[in-house]
Amino acid sequence: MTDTSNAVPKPSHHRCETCDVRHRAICAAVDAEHNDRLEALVSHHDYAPGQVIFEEGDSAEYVFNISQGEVRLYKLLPDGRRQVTGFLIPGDFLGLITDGAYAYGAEAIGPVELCCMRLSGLERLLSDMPPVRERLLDMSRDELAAAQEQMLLLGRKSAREKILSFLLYRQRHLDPTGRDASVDLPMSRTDIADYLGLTIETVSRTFTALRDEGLIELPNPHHVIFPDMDAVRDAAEAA
Amino acid sequence: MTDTSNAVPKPSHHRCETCDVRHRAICAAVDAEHNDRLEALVSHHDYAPGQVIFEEGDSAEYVFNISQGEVRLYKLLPDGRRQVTGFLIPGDFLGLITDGAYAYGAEAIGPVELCCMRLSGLERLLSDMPPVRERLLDMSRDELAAAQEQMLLLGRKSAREKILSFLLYRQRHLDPTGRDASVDLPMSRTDIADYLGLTIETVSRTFTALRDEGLIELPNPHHVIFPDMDAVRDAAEAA
DNA sequence: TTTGACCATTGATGTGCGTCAACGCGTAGA
DNA sequence: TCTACGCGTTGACGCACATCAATGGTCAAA
Repeated sequence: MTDTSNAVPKPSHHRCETCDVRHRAICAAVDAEHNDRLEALVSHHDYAPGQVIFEEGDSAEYVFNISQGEVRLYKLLPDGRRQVTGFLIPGDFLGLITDGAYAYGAEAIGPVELCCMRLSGLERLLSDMPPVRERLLDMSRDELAAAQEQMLLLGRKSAREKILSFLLYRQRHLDPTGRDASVDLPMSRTDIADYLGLTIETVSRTFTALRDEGLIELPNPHHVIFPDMDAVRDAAEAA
Repeated sequence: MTDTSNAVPKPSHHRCETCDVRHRAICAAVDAEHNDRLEALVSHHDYAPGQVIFEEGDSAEYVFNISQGEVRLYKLLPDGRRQVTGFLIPGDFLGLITDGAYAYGAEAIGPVELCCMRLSGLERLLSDMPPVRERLLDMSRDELAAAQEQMLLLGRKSAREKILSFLLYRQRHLDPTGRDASVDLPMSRTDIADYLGLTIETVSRTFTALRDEGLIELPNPHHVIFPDMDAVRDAAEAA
């Protein structure tokens, strides 16, 4: 939210077939024999914590896949009020475009590495490899379902329910196996507040209350441990 | 929200090439020579006001396009709280599916006519006519942008701003030419409240306040007239 | 014509969360 | 080492909106 200088991607010698996030990204739809085509189109670029990737309304030349780190998406009102519309993790697609411009702003939360692709390159990919469009459609279907879940949260849940839902969603999302009963929160309290439609004070107070009740442990503000996952799940939907 | 009996589509002799909503629906991507293929796949069905089209979690067999009338989409919490995630108008696509089940519930607001298509039929359409998938991707891109706009509304706007934004959005959406400075509201106050994350009382009071200020006229609860569109636009973003 | 259900409106009152303010901690730079 | 800034936390207080309750209008069924 601070650093304003964004930058142009530079070429790289990335090997797509060994890419960590390939299976989650649109690249999963590119078969082995087209790998070189894919590699010719992409380049990688690093972003510093807080760095702006693009702003809402910027004319869109690139789309991105996240290789490393987390990104926040947000929309702003003229007076500065902000709504964070999502936190993206490695493998997520970045760059929703309406009328040639980005539909939201995007910033690096911590250090971020992006896999960048010119829009023209993506279009070639889509016309040459139809499964990629299918993949993109599947991914936007998931995104849409998540967006509606978030509307339910924003419109109808209490502060306590919002925080609990957020923590549980992250837990499931970051560790689908459900093995690890803890969650990292690399983003600031302000980011969480703007994501859940709350203030930082309410977020902080709610974390404290949940800790005092023994529902969560807070070794530090950016790490949450669940002593009893089931209790948390009950609390999330009960009240 | 009341009538629970939903029904199975029955065949019809609809002519797709003269369909009113064709240009807005996925059908726009089907060229003239494939029209008969399309017609063989679809059937039409009528729904009464309040009738359930499908519920969240129902196993999905059909997808729909709206031919006539308006539809509300919603998600429910276990205790009955409801979030309306969207109002759909003729031409809109209906039937977001995750894991084989509908991701939201859908109900007719007034009398509704749907153009129904078996999921298997849609899949054939997608594989035989690639532009249809492209069309679907474009439509879900727009839907995603709208969803994010709605998150901004739900998370960060006041009751007054919510109502004004809602009215302006409907005005633009229903009459893109902007000629008609009025809006029909076929849905109930409860629907509006559940869409904007408010209560019916707050919705009603806000309408009354806007009327008393002269920003809107309310000949009846389901019709709004804007004496001065610009004043409304100013009020919507100012406060 | 009456009855009753449903819906929108309005008023009185309550409260969850926002606002304002102070403080403590950790880190970076002088 | 000292200072200053960013960030999270905590407390006191206020308000926008929710809740509870009552009224009137409309429409369909009796």
